[in-house]
Amino acid sequence: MTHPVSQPSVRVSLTDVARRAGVSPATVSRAFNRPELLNTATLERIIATAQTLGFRPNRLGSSLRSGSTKTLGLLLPTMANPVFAACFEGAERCARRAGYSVMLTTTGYEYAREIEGVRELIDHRVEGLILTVGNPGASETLAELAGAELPFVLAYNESADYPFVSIDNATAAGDMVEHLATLGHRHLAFLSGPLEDSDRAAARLEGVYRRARKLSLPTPRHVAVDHHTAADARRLTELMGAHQAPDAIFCSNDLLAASVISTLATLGCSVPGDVSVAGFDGTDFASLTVPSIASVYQPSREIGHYACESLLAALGGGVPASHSLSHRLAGGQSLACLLPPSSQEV
Amino acid sequence: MTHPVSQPSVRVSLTDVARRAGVSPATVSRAFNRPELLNTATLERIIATAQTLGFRPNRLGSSLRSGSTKTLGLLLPTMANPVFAACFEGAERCARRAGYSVMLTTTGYEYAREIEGVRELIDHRVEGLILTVGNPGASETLAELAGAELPFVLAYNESADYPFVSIDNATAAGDMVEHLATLGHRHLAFLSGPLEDSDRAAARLEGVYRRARKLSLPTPRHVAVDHHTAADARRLTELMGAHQAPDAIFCSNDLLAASVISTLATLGCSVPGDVSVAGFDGTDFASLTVPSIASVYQPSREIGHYACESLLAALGGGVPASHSLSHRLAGGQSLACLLPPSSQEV
DNA sequence: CTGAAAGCGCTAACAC
DNA sequence: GTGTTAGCGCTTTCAG
Repeated sequence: MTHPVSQPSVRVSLTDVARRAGVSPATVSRAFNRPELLNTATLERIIATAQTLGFRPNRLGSSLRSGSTKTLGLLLPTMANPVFAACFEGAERCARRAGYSVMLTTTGYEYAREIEGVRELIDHRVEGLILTVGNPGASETLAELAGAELPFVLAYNESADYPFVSIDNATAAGDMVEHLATLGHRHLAFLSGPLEDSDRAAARLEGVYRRARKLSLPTPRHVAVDHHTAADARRLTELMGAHQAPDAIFCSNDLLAASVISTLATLGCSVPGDVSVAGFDGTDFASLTVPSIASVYQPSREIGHYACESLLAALGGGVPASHSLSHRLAGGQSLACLLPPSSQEV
Repeated sequence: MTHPVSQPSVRVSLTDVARRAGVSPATVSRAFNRPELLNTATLERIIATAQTLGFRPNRLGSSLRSGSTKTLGLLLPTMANPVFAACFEGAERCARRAGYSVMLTTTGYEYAREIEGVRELIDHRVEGLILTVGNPGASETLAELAGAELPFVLAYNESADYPFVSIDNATAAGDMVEHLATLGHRHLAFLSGPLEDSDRAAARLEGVYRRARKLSLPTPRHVAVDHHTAADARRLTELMGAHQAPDAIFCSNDLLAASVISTLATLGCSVPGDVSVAGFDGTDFASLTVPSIASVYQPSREIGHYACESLLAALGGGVPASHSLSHRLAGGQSLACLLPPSSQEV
């Protein structure tokens, strides 16, 4: 495998290498940062010495002096949602390829942790930030960031004021509504967590209303539950027992949809037999459940990737570019077709 | 390189605050780190000035001088597996509470990235490391770490040589075998990714063999597929078409189990009607699928939490403590009961 | 091509 | 209680 790469048990500094190699610290520094400036022989001697001593440059010293940490900050709601996990992986890969490290912080959808997290990332002197906030319009964090001249890109959030990478949530949700309508559903319910925690959910709901109106469907019913990713048996019972029970429940994310399906089962309500259920995100696991969950796919990995790319491009100065990525409907067996075999019969 | 002077002028340093408050830099430093040493009036004046100027201590300077970064490193295979995502969240929460930041790196189960990642974390001067490696016995990374006197704890990996936090994988897998046997299954197959990438899968397989032997079951068949979390239709066809098809397929993780169930469906094979399928990890989504997946629950969040706690405790010096956490069977409808009604007395 | 000197922002000794 | 003095490890002029 690799070579007897000595043990860096004692912290070896650049100066140690310099002394041992009989050159000045500056030369050792150049050996690692601008090797082309050095005499080949000197360079090789230094590299060899460094190797023997097990020297690894201390990034703290380097960053402090040069003013560059080569580190990006990433602030996301939670890794428990595969959507954000994928986003992280997309961003991490992109960053690493460009020689950047990533510092990740999660907020658990809490505004306080959002602020705290960003401050900490700033303290670590990250050179740029990728973040998903509850509501970009209401977040002072963003204003602060903008003021601090620290480049940042929103991921998932759509914003009129700040650069972002996301899909068009309203249209995407509208497309699902239209699909449901095409299958004969008329009475829709949209289920989400607290809207104030997630502008995505709010945008999707807006898209649901708009498209329903456009298609002359009855106004969809909105149900907000406490948790973004867990159904609430009581609320579901209520919903299904209403005078006009919905024939489709559109959930603001796949985790919620899965939870709904399973909760409905305990209520003796089968999907899609008794009611259709749709999700949002198009996560892998949604297609693996039985019934598989019809959903709106959004390219999370790409969102992370483009956010990072856009950020990196802006590091030289300037504002990161926004990207609007495209969504698509992801089929699934959680939807019933309510149209008669040949709709002419009706 | 050709840049105007208009740098982040917003950057306020401790010295600026000192000047503005009419005290020495040391006093400002004390105001933030040992406030109890200061005269209340001075302290308040400094805090106020800092506030006005928008001062935030630069951790690079502080870390460089004090030798402490207050940062922990976390190296995990992938965030796409909810198991590791949960572990991350457990560790992050614990670290943050203790005033530590976390730097996360993923390896994608690749040994090269494992080495590279650890080196980078070291370069960032993390004070300790939590990591999941392919095989602790074969990883020089760990020897290097031990040599570097950098405290670390393995998560998920069991090891005779290094501190770790995990469940007893062999016993856990054995327990599932016993459960399957109790339900009347005799012909088992164990499905996993490449064993050399994951000592967990290897330990589980070992446990399967051992318990099967103990229970006098026919020797289980082992099938290794290329990817840790995706089934392979060809291999499954082969397996199910064998002279003696298994009556239960035990998968080394839940993602794989879900993938198997869904792939089997496309092959016209129903679960648990035609064959039982079990998973491992006891992830949330396994209980949300239909059929829900019987699995072996392991407390991932706690693994992250205890690994972090153990690491923090060892930061003063000494070796982190190992923890063996307990697993439990998680029921699910993916298992058939093959016993005739009369003999169901167990 | 290489070296000397001067800090980046902060804190730990040591004074007073 | 507070100031002074030295650097932590590194890079960056500026000489030569």
